[in-house]
Amino acid sequence: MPNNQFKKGELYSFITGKASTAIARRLQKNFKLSGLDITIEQWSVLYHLWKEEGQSQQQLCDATFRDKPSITRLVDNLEKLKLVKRVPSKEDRRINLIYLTKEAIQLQERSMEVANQTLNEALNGVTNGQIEIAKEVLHTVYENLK
Amino acid sequence: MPNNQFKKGELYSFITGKASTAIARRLQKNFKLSGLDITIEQWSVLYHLWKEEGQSQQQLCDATFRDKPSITRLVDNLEKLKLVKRVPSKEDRRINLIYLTKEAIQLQERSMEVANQTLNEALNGVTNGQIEIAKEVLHTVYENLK
DNA sequence: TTGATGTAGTTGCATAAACAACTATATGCC
DNA sequence: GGCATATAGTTGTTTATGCAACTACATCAA
Repeated sequence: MPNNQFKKGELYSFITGKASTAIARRLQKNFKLSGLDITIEQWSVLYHLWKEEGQSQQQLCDATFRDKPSITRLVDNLEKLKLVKRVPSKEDRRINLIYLTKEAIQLQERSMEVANQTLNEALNGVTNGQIEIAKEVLHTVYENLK
Repeated sequence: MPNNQFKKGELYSFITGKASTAIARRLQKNFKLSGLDITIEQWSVLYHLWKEEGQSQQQLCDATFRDKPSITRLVDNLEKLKLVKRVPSKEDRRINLIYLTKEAIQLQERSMEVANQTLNEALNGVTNGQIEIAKEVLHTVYENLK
């Protein structure tokens, strides 16, 4: 597929990711309306810890597609909020394993509901078939560039 | 379409916009490799000014889907880089009209080439039909939430 | 004409990202 | 064992975002 030439008008919104910005803003707003006092970036870290606790910061980097300084500071802030704890690994003293506090565990259900609801708002009027194709395209883009 | 329920594994990447993050990073990297010393956010403002100079900051807010403080500061930085100039409107003294400098005009061709090339890297292996559907979905999402 | 309301832009503050440089620890090879 | 190299995490700096509060100017209506 060597020649995907884009007309200018089409190029811009693909590159700037207006849709994902819009989703992020709406999710943040919906968190706030639901009384959830976390940022979407913090939520994205918690999301992976809910799936599996005790991951290293490097594993969180890979999972969230962020660099190491970003995860250092997100974990800093999550620690200040008393949502996670750094626990030094006994096998490898370079590694911090990140564990959830009770408060963080309690956030899971409500925040996942808000996230699901936000996605339904976003995809209102889009068919499941279209969603499948969009997901494939976004996945391919990610694989092409990551 | 009231019931687009998502399986958890699918929810995350849609919300976090990993694909658009990947595109943004690659574009920034490609700018740098081509010796273009601007951020993608600055580029996104210039993009709209290349289409039409002399827009107000508010028009740039609408065009780039950013809030007013973001545009204020992007224009600040573009002015420091001597790529744009604020010109007070004569009809409405609240308004700044933003004009390009010669240097900015010269950036257009090269940067648009880099952007097009980046998008081709991103969409390698994706058919035009899939791209059309993905664009529709992203556009609907944007319209649903903006 | 003046007073209320709306709009354009700026500033302050907290959070986050990208990149480079750094420390500490682990690993692999001689 | 000891040195080179790789890996995990931190810190500093610049740029950008989101929100709230603010100033200046415009508009509309009594």
